[in-house]
Amino acid sequence: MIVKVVVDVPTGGTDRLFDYKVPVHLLPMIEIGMRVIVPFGPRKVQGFVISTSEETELETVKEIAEILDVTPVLTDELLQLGEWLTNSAICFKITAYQAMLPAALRAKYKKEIKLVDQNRILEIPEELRVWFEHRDVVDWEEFKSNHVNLLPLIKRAISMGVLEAVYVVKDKVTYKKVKVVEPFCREDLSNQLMHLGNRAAKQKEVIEYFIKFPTAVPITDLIEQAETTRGTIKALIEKNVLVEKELEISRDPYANRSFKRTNPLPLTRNQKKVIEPIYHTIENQKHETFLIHGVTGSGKTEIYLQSISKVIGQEKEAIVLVPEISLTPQMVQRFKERFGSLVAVLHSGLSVGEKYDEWRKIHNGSVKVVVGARSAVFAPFKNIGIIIIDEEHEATYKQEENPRYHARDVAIQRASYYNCPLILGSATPSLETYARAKKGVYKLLSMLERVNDVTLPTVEIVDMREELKSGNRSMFSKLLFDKLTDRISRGEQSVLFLNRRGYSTFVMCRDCGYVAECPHCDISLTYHQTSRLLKCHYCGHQENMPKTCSSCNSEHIRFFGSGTQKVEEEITKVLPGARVIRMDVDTTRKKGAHEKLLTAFAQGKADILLGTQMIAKGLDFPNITLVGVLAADSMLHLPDFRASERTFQLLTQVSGRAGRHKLPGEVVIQTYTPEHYSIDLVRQHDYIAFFEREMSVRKLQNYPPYYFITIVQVSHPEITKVIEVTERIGSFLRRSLSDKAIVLGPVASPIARIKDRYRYQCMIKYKNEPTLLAVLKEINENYKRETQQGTLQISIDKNPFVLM
DNA sequence: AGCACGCCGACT
DNA sequence: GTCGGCGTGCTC
Repeated sequence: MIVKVVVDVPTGGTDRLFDYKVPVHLLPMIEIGMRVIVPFGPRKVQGFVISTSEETELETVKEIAEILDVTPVLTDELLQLGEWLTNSAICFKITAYQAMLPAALRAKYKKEIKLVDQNRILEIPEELRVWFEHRDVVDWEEFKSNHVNLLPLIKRAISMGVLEAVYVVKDKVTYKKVKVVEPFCREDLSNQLMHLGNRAAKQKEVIEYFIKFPTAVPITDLIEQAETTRGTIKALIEKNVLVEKELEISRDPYANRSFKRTNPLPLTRNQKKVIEPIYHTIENQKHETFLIHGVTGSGKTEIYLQSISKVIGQEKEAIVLVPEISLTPQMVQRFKERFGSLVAVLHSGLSVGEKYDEWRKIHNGSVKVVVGARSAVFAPFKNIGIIIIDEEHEATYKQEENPRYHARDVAIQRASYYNCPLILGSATPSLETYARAKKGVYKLLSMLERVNDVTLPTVEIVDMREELKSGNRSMFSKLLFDKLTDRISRGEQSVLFLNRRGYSTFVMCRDCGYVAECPHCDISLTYHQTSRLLKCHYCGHQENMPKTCSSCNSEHIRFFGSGTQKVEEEITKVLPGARVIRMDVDTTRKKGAHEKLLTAFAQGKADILLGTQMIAKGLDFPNITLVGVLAADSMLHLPDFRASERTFQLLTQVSGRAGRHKLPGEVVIQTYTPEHYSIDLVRQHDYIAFFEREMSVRKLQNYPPYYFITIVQVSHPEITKVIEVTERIGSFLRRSLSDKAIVLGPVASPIARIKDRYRYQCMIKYKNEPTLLAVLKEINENYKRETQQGTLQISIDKNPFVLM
């Protein structure tokens, strides 16, 4: 039998199927969708079996070396999905398949140099002998880094046949093991009990425990449950009453937490109206995409939960995507509470091993629901009954590296394969999605009231220019300051939002206007107070804060703009005694830090929660009655056509944190452009008006949803090279596409240099361009040689989300 | 990716 | 005349 294999070599030249014979002893095991190890050129690589065949056109075909899986890791559906992904994201096949699997299933490669025969050690050059005196295998990387000059000698020894290059493919998979004990013979336990002497009271207790629970139990649990000690257990093992074994277990990241089970809540009339059509498609096994446009606090989650219950009742599975779980622990909690151990959780905070274990639970069918971030859309279920994408508009659903897919598109693909509903939920849908819903491509379901008649918070907008005029130079307006003071005295909590981490946004010389910039990127450096360093948020470069201006030597070098660190400092100055929790990338880097900070806030250990983007989502604390946005325009003026949309979405979302329960909420938004519609319409809670307004802007500028866009970005350490290549690509695009397509550029990317690489781009705006895929593939093909060498990079992004 | 093959310049 | 630079092409 012949198998066709995609090999783990992500280049243009190898982006196809290779034929391999299956040796007789592997014939009974091999299946489509399994990982295999195959010889490829001089080495061995991992690959995926895509299809089988009885014959091959080739004369010489090698045999597969090993099968890595017992059951296929990719189902037929996922293999098909991978093919679709290859085209829609313009990536290599291998890249598409690997994106679907947890990192633990990706192979690791190692090259070793082996001494063929210890007796022939004298045949290798003298300088090399020390390495092989006490061992016959040497790690190539280790050797190479120590002795560059000896490489030719190694080569010669290999060609002489004394040494041999060995390529090892290692499966990264690790299973967590735990030591367990179980009775040697269950039936014999009571017999053993009688034979023990009276002095062995402790041992008797353990045996009695096993009579009650005669299954294997981890030693640590046994000590706790039977109130015994290691010594006692050991004695019983020596007497052959118990046996010790190693058992493979799943690492359960939520193991130490218990979840109180909840029952479905009674639905409000509006919720019933919304869930009705969803139930309908579930019952009729129809594919349909729904957009639930529901204001914050309107009870979308309960809709999700009850739809999933229905699906589980049909013996089917559910995928729930959330923007970033570590940011929304409350969401996970609600799923765990409702479905208990039927839920697997996949998010970036888990270790490689933990992710793999969660993946395995999905793969072997022991869970029915997965709640996860973007990549969970590839969960290897075999009978999906519903897919839900919460906060549908979030940028995290778009992967910004290859394969550059949008989870929403993948979800549509999978849901239509399984004839099941896809639900998109958001208080502020992306324009693309809402436009499709209005056109009837998606079915629109609206929930424009909060449950239990909780009113939406009142939003007040403060013009910071007026504040300045009236002599207030602090970062808090009078209104916000008064309200903050008021909350503290009443014992209620506030949330302060600022979209900038660090201390100051930039450092400038007051005499000459010099701004400290990253030497590797075209971006200004941010001062971090705690470390007293200037940091680049793009490449991680850091340097000491200069005492004098490096351009004119003046001492008048100052901080401008405020980051979260500076706000924190300011609060302690103007509101002494206020307890503040700051949440940004810098305070939440450590594992579990997120939850810790949020728990502390929930327990009332702080009056003010100050943070960046990450506090905008999912927080639901009854005691928050005030939300303050310090600088609403910070994202408004970014060079991105979605800047207004993002501002509106973010402000609406942050506002939604206030007054979600009994206490009414208030929001104060500080801005320098109060008249801008994306700020003003937040005050009125009017998404529809915002949609109409923004749509007219997009129409005028030929942007999505009226046009699709694709960006071809070129980067290289030399600016002349970048410009030259981008120009050639630009004219090629103009030449190849229809005259209805608009090709813009080449222009420098908004951040023209990152990590010492210059970046230029062309933007294509189009409505219907059937040849686009072929044209883009041709670009890749043309520059294959140079991109493979690594100096030139061409990235093609269909439907980019962040234009930076 | 990794490696072999092969064609030009600077050495014994 | 040979050694070795890295451009080019191939891997079932």
